[in-house]
Amino acid sequence: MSKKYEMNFDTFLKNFKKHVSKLKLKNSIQKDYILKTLYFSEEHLTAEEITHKIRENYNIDIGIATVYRAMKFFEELKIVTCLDALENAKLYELNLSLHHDHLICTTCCKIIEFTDELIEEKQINIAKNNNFILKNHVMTIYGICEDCQ
Amino acid sequence: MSKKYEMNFDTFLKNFKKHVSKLKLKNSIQKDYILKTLYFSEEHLTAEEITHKIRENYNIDIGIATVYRAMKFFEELKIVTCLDALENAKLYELNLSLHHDHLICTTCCKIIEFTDELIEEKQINIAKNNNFILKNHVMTIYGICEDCQ
DNA sequence: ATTAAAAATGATACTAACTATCATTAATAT
DNA sequence: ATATTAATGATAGTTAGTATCATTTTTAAT
Repeated sequence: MSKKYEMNFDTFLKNFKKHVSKLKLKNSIQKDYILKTLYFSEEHLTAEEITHKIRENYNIDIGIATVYRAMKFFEELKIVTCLDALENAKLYELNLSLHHDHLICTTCCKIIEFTDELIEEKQINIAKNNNFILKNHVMTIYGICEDCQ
Repeated sequence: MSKKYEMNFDTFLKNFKKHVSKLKLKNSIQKDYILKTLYFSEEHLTAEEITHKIRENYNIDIGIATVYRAMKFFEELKIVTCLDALENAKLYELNLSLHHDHLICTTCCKIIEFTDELIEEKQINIAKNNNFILKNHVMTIYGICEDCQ
């Protein structure tokens, strides 16, 4: 997962909370810690992993239901993306940088991110041609990575 | 779901079963009916829907575990594709025609299929650039369809 | 055709991801 | 400070999908 965001976490969080307030939605310290955990994670995380990391790293007693609720909340605000990987559980990632897609190894489940300007353009055209108001897209390529061949 | 395959069902089934035999894998009448159900369905189906359709339409007492097992079997043989739609359950579809991708309405869950030569090419390049042996790809565009706007 | 080996089937128990519920607590507006 | 509103945590509930196992089918060999 390509880290190194342009914005440091405190600035991002401050801005995001202001955004939430403007929408008359509620902030909470639990949401703060979920974002913090996603921000500093090197990997895509499941809801359960997020829960455990917050309990361990920040000693906050957060319930898993709260995490699932927050993920929906964040997804609606487009700040989090849900990735249907090969495992049972959904993976979540922060959405600070540009849109990107995924290349997944069907053997070791390694995930590589990529961006492609042409695919970005294409989806806009396809949505337009079908009279859809575009919301977002998911492109995932499956294959066998170098190490697993 | 764009029906009207080039091949009629009996021909397709005969060919497919020959293919299975050659691979030293086993056929069964249950698998035949699953393929028949997918072939003649106008929509993408869940495992449960497939089970019920076979019981009702053909009066065959098929278990849902068999359907799930068969779907994995068919997926490995690339004759069936699994689609992660917005609902809880996975949707399955027959793979007789060219590869296509999906445009899904987030309001009414309508699914429109599309093909794009450029996207097909792009995924080959991306896999190659990352030293992946390409297996397949999924591209899904989410938006709001004309009727729901 | 018979038979033997191997694997698929159906019934069902099980797992686990995710959701619903509800009493309590926290966040925001006045 | 207080009232309103909604989020939280605990937990029970739901359900898609899997594992198990006795039985039946399929396939290959004779």
